[in-house]
Amino acid sequence: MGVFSKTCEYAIRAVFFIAHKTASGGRVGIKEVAAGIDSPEPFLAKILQDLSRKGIVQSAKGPNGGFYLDADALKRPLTDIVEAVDGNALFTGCALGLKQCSEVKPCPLHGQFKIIRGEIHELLETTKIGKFNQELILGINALKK
Amino acid sequence: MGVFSKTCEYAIRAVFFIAHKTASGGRVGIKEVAAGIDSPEPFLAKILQDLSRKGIVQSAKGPNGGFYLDADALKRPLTDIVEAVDGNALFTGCALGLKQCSEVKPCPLHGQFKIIRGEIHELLETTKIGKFNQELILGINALKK
DNA sequence: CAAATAAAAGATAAAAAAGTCTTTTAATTT
DNA sequence: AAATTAAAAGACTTTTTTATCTTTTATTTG
Ligand code: FES
Ligand code: FES
Repeated sequence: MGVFSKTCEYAIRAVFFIAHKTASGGRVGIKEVAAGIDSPEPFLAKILQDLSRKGIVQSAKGPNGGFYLDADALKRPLTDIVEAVDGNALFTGCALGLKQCSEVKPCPLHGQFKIIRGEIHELLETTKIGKFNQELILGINALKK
Repeated sequence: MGVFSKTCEYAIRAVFFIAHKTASGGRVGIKEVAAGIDSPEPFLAKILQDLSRKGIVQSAKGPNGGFYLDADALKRPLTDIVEAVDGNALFTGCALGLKQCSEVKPCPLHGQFKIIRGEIHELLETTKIGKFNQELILGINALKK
């Protein structure tokens, strides 16, 4: 089990892919995105529809349609994607699944876990969607295999 | 979605519970463990059977039977439980679900994520099963609600 | 405006995770 | 040895996650 759900992994990879593919304008179709991040196309379609409804990615129908990101979207942090897909359990939930993470009657791991949980949040909050466009274009980073 | 599966959350809480309940000898039955960590009893039974087969907890049948931990078990790190239940994806897997986490063609989050992943591993490796017995007896830490 | 294109929406399907129930096996006590 | 106790094992159900397929809607282009 990873930190994110499979849906969320696809979502982040797809958004990174769309970001770097449309950095200089244009749109990218679902087929190309699915191939680019090695994900099942119909499943990814569902995910992107959801992200589109929530305003995290932009989309256009018809010829030359596809997905893209506006300037604002590129500046959004990854937390926006994660919260949209997986909710905020990762940032606020108890490591051991207690109904309520609290300082008052904490689980044994609370003290140490909240630090790490905070670092995950910090990483996702400071990392903006457009951050890796250059690395992706240069092929330094990968989104599949 | 949390860091651990629900099964793993129950497993860790149950082992902590058994550890502190049997710290001065004796055994504790599945009913009491389930009540003590607020988990569905038959599901927990499955989990403990599995941990018992893998030697992480000890068990005895018959009257006065139940689960307990020997001295060695108390010194084992939490990683043993997590690996037994969830495998090692959390410690070695890619944050974005790439088939292979590697330095050669890493995903965009690799550099930062591997640090956090390492901290999680460090926390679970340095935390021994018997570590919180005292806190649990004193009621400073909780395993339910 | 007709044809073509591409995403949106909706209805299913398959697989995995979580949870339940029943029967069996092993140990203890009388 | 018989009765009792408690975990082990196995079969089964439900829920959630992951994935697929079909139809509809919107947009563009000729
Ligand atoms: S109570 Fe468990 S992490 Fe806070
Ligand atoms: S490649 Fe993604 S975390 Fe290492």
